[in-house]
Amino acid sequence: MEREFQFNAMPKTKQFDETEVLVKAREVFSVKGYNGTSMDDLVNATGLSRSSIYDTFGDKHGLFLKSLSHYCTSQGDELQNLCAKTDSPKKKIRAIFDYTLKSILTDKERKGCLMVNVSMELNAVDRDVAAISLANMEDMEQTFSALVKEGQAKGEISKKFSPKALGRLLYSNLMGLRVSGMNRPEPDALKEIVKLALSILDE
Amino acid sequence: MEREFQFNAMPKTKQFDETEVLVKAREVFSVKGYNGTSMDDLVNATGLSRSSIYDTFGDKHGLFLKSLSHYCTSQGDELQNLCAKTDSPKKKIRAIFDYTLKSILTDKERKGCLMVNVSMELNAVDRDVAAISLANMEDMEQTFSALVKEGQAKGEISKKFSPKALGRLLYSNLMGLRVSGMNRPEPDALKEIVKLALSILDE
DNA sequence: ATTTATTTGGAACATTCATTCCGATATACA
DNA sequence: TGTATATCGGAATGAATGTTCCAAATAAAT
Repeated sequence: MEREFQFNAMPKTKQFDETEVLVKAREVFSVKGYNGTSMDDLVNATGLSRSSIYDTFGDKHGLFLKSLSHYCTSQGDELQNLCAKTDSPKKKIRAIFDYTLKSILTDKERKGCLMVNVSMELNAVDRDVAAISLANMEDMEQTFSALVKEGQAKGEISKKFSPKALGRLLYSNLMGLRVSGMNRPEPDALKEIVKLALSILDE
Repeated sequence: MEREFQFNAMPKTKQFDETEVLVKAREVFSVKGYNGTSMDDLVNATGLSRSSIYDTFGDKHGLFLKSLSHYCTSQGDELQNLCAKTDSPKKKIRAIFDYTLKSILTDKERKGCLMVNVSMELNAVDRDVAAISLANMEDMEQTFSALVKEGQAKGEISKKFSPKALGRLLYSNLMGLRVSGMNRPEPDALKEIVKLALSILDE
């Protein structure tokens, strides 16, 4: 009897969702920092075995970078969604600050923001992180400055300063909020910081 | 012959200046982070032997905390000196921002500020660091708010917002400046951030 | 059920880590 | 000068680290 050549015997498929793993990993990295997180921590947090992690992400640094990038884009998407909810550029800016505020105040483990945390931890020694962090900064500044430009055109936002300069200030303020919130996540104080920070947009 | 009991045979004295060691250690911790810094790094940077470090500072964490505290107080003194150079509260505030700006722009290794760096790296897992960082924040806020109050009394600073609220915003802005500066230490952009951040003090 | 390719768990590995220890050295006073 | 005592250098230690490896388990197609 003639036996056919066998194609395509299919293997076991991955038993986990890569995105979920990236989220779990991000949470650990946020709490313990990059160098404070061990592979053991990651195995425990993700529920994967060492082999699966290495097979899928290469090594610790690879998993970390994927985790950071995923956080970056998913946060970007989140901001897009927020902005879609109103037509007013000024309200969009406020929504971004309120969202950050809320994420600080609901963060019971004091994880903070992975982007800020690891940028402060690693910028001087990790070019990959420095590049991602810089790109994120410029993206945020650009987003803010476009919103300011639009808001100024609509007359919602004071024309006293240029969109570019205000974009930079708003990013800087958002980072200041994260640092303040990490040190003392007190609602009233943080809300007041946002209020004053955004007052520069008014006449 | 009667032999007297012998007191006080004096030992070898320390061959190094403790403060200098704390400064060298701080530089390493700033660049590599707490968990990224090994005892080997510290031995190399300080020039001391392991024994001397352990004899003098207890352990790595002890050296780190002393280093952080020393940075904190020496930076506090520095700000006092700056403020002593003028009678104008508003100029004192500006001097603090300009000093920070200068320290960012002359920081060729991108060390950043140890206080901010380790606060972001360790706040969630190290109560000592969290306490020091919080104390530093409240101290700075208090300094700023006192200056604002004085400036408002002198008519130099707008009375639109309370000293307390402005104190918090100014601290937050200073932290934002450090984060922005870590990501992109570009003089013009940072100077503009300071300019806009301080514009809230004007009428 | 068999085959195939991959995942998976856990042991094993070499390295690096913080810390300890000891002999030698060096200082200040008698 | 001699002695007491702390510092110092470097080897030694044991735990923890990131990574590799292999046998067993497993899913998909035959």
